[in-house]
Amino acid sequence: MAQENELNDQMAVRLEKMQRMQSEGQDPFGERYERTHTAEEMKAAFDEYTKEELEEKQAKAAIAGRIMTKRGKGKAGFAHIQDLSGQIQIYVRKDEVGEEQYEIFKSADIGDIVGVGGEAFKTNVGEMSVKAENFQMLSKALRPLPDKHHGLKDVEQRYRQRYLDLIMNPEVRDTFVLRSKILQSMRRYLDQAGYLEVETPTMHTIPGGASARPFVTHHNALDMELYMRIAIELHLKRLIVGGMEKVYEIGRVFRNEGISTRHNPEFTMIELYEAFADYGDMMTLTENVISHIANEVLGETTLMYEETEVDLSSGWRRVHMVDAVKEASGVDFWQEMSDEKARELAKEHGVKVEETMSFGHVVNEFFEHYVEETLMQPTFVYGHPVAISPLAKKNDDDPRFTDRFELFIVGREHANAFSELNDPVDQRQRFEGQMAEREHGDEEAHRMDEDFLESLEYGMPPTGGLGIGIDRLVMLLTNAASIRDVLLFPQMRSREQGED
RNA sequence: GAGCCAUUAGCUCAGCUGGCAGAGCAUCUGACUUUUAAUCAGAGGGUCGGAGGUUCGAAUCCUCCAUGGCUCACCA
Repeated sequence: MAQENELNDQMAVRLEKMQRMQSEGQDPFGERYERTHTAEEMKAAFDEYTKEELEEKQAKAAIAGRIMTKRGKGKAGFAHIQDLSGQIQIYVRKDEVGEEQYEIFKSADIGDIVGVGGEAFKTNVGEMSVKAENFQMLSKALRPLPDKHHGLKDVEQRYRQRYLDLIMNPEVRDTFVLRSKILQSMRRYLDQAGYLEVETPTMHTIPGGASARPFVTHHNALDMELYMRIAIELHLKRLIVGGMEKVYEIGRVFRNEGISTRHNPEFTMIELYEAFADYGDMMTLTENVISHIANEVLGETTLMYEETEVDLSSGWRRVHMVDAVKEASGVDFWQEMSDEKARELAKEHGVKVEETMSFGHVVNEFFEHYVEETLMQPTFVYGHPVAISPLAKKNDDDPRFTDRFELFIVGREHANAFSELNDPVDQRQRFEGQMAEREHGDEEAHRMDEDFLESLEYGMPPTGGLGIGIDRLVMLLTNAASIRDVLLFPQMRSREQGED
């Protein structure tokens, strides 16, 4: 698109202006500029003074940013300059900046990046502004910006050209600044609690740690297939075997699945493992870390997500999956029953099941059908069936279930954690069970990972593990309806196809 | 993968039962030294997403395609 030679009138004019500057020995793509204030800092520093007090102070300021509006007057003009912090008005007078610089100002376009030094002052209506003593072009924009009032609305263009979205839509900037702060806050919390941040491979020889289809790639020199990781889990547990005790990784995982308002092919997770802990400790940690982040970045633990007021202050509800299902559907899966009986119950209740599903799968289907979407306030659902939890430790009292929980907020899964299965014999059996499911056509069943099993055979301490979907957490905290609104560059179909 | 909706100037959008493609912002020319959706006078700017079809005539109707959005399916 940018390559095509379709210069519209506005681009032609801007290109001409650029060339004119060059022919006059001015650089339209200037150099480093030392600013003294951001827009926000100027307001913070001087807004408290009256127009008259400011005149007396003769305070100097140098700001830099993008021209967002411009109001010309024959020998003087105003413009708003935008930097990350916001906008500040400048006032440029020919008699202050001189002929040459005034010409630059006059021919400057909306979208150009400029540096302005001068005196802080207030206009007659009291707007904080900079009266220019010098005006420099720092970067000529060759393309026009979207409409200054209506901004950029076209959703496709907002995602494909996120930079325009960031320039034009302040709430988009706010969202991504907040995302960064959420990650900072999370790291700070964990670092202070003594966890080590680590990095493990994103390219795996065996994609493990989750039920999902992987992306496949190929390493030329080794001539082997590699898979983009679908989870971080198995490498981090190897580190627990290695004695690293408290580790976490915040990183991208990749799943070769459909795209929706809640799914992007690559997304960010934190996974965390703590030796000598269990899933109960992980519940406490989850509650603490999320309410801490909310407090730190939002300043409070209650928030609005769409129509729902969500209370993240501690004391989150904890409910066993079987109890939650019983409460919502009347079906009691505490009773011993065969897989057939479970599937029959499902059919009676209109819950979709396949013939290969076991008791545990059916319980999970019931949960998803009856309960999941109703859990608006933070709720720990624990005790997942073994069949759907091949990496979690079995519960001592009822080995049909595991010491696992998922956290649900606004009807969505936000975290998943368990007491890690550290019995290598049991783990091998679980993998074998998964292999059987693979053979029955479940492409997403876990694969046997001998290398991981070997590590367990050296002994892994009892360990609590936790995974939190960062994107969904950011969605919650920024009230974003779509995961695309919290990803700077969501996955899009390639534009460069069509005719060939 | 299925259904529904959208695609018109750089941006935001009108365009009715088929009859000369429009507005605001932006751009260009001119005026204007405290404006702020600056104002005033004038001007230019279009492959109506693409390809077919129906028709005397298509932005408008039909078919196919592309891209996007939403919902569903998939994703434990």
